[in-house]
Amino acid sequence: MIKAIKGTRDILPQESAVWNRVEETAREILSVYGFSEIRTPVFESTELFARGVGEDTDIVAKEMYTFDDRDSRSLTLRPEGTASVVRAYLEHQVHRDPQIWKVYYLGPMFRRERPQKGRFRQFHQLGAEVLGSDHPAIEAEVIELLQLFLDRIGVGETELLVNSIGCSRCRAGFVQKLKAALADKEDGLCPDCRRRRQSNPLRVLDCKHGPCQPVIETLPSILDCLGEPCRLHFDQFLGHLKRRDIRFKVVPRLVRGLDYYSRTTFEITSPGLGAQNALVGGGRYDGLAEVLGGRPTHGFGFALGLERVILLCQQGDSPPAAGRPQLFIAPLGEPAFDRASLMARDYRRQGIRCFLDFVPRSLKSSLRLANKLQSGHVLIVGENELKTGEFPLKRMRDGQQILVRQEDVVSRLGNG
RNA sequence: GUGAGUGUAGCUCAGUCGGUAGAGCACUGGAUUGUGGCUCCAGCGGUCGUGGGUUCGAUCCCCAUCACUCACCCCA
Repeated sequence: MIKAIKGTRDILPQESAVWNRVEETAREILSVYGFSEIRTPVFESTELFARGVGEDTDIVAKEMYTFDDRDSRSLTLRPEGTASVVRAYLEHQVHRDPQIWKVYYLGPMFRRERPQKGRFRQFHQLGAEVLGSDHPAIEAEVIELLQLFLDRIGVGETELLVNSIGCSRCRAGFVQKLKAALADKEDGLCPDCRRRRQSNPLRVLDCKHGPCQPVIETLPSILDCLGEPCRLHFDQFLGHLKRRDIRFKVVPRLVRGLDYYSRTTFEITSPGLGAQNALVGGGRYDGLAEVLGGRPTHGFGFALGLERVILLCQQGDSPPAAGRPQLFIAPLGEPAFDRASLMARDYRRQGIRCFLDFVPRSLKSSLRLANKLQSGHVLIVGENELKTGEFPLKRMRDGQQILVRQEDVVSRLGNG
């Protein structure tokens, strides 16, 4: 039997009801905050991600679904959304627009990782980006929006982690200091970290290996190495958070995995998720547009893992029952079925959720089914009724039954 | 890419110290010739993941393989 491939899955009707609820809530809140939807292609030129995300990142180095098109151009299924949004901004010369650009996207991303709890090869992200502003308040406002969203869909306890990794100039200085500090610390480090000392010293800070921790404690903090403008920016950002009563934790070792980040970075985690506990990741990426060959453009945004958020929703209350019929039509015999089909067409045109089965059933079995589907009413269409033109309409809640003519059925349904 | 755990009915799982399997739920029908939910009765449903080995005999033991799950790594 052919099965869905590893790391992909079906979202069946019961679950899609939850997805719809979450997505609707997101669209509503994003719209209130002035964001419009953007839909970019799910595949792009490989170069976009290689340059935009960074050649040295795990994503580009070993997780992308890359293939040659028939004209042997290299294409890649998008592993994240930000690079595409910035590409679109540049391609359509949006900078000519005097306002800042606030867009959101929602859709599948692809990374070839080993699946585990909360991690898939095709997964879904909700992302939002603000292009054209370097104001620290917009950063706080985006986080405020996120908290409202997470609160409204009910994911329970979360923690906001923030940091600043400075601009490229601060970071260059810091990396030097870091390398110096790590030079004589070889013994206390795991093999991975030893390698990273030279290739990507920032990652050492992010190592979760127990034995490495004592060494990491002694390393300089990036926050002490920020230049004056970056220091000020970060302080203002934190001030805007405080003003909004948003609780946060400054984590100097929070180094995000994508190369394009600068200054503010943040992450929202949940204790209810297992090892993959990041619900949202984001930050500022002021250098990205230039890396992609465009004019210098400020950018700030986040990506939120929908699977992870939905995992948390389902731990709470059960999802709402999807589309229960308002009217279940139970035909008895073939002539009655033909008539019932036309009645169903009539009622559906009036917007009534009608259920009409195609397999012949006894009345008892029809009622059982109607009950299982939680139908509001059952309309019995039998041979006697065809003659008299009056049909028993049964209210399932209390079993009360009345005789009505075809055209009076809808007005008798009430809101049951 | 690495490690560990698990694969038995549609679902959740028992079980056989090696003699070709069972429960609950679900499903179908009956108790009520055209009236649901509760209850009772009956029925349907399994190449015991796949391939090989040991054995008179393997779902059980051994090997391989695949799938799923969790963790490492990394991230949403």
